[in-house]
Amino acid sequence: MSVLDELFEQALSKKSVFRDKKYLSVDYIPDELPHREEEILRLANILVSILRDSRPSNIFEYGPVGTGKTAVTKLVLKKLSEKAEKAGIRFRYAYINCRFFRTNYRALVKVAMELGLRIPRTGLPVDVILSLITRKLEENYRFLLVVFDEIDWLVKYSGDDILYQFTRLNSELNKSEISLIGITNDTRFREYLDARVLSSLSEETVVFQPYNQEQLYDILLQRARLAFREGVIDDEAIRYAAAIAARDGDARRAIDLLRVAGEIADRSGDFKVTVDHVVQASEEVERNIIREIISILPPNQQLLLLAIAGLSKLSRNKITTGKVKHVFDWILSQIGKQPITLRRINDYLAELETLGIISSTIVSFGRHGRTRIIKLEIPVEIIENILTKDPLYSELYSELIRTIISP
DNA sequence: CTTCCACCGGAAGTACCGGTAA
DNA sequence: TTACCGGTACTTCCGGTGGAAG
Repeated sequence: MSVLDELFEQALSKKSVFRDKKYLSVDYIPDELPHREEEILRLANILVSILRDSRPSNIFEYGPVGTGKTAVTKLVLKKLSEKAEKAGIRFRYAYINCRFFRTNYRALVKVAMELGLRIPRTGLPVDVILSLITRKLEENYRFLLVVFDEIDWLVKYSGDDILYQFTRLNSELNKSEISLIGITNDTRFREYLDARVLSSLSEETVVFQPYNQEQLYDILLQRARLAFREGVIDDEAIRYAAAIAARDGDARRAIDLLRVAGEIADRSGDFKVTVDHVVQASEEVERNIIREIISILPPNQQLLLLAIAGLSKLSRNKITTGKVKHVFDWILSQIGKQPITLRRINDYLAELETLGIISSTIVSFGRHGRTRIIKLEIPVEIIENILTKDPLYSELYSELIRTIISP
């Protein structure tokens, strides 16, 4: 039997600690969301006007990561559209995660697709799509609700044009009406918005607070009962996972932790999930997040990160933009590429900073100019570990360590 | 007090790509 | 086929700017 066969056979025959892992996945939304009853009611109270044939207010939802904004919204909308359908109200909603649809055009196409229109991913002018949407609306629907999740990504990339268009659209529609929901965890989001858009978007505001430890425990208990087989998970382990995630009140992290702990238990052939597994899981989850972020970076940004890693390894002086540019250009020349302008490198650095990989402060050295001092927020070893998996990067990196002397 | 360094970061422009419609 | 559309990735241009040196 081959190694592969053996692995698969083992998976089939071996008892897993899981009954059904899907209850611990990000996509699963339970019918009951513990400790979000208030928010659910708030939202439902606003949206219920659809059932009374009147347009609900636009809603702005704000709260940190993993506080249930998306789950609450999806849950309420699901129930609402069930009721609306039974009552014969022609209501439709479009859910857009702006992290993945971050240009005006793509967001618009997503709305069109949710309305059942078949639209090419590119090639058409914006106003054509807008008029297709309005026609479809007028013909088929009384209410449209557009949910812009992680709306800050859309606005930062493409401005608030599309939001403005949507808020204005109502005056052009006769038989249909549109409402918007904007969801964000960015505290400073309001600053990016045009005043008109901001005021119309936040007709109603719902704020989500982080979960505390007991609340997280309740959430995990609910999920664990569904996802794990009877008696395989220690209460202790659940409490521990809740405690870790309570540091930032993030329920998504808590649920991830439990799932990974279960996977680790399975892998090591244990029949129970213990605190120990959760401890291991918390390290693994952390590593995976970093690995995921770095590995999907565009090649140029990976190379830039390599340059920063090299610099932080061998110079005890502060890392400045100028030095980074110097080393980065060297790397590019090694692989036969043209140097890249400082302006663009600044953009790279800004992106790495928003991802939390680096941090920086602008410092003035008087006569010696003003520059950014860059600091890695992740241990160099981890970055080396991830990037030097690629033989090309590995070779470049050791060459870099050997040859570059701080300028 | 003025200078001037070494950048910062907004705005606009260029080049190329994959796509549509006629 | 051609004219046009929007996305992506980058460049060019350029008006700032904190604070030690002069």
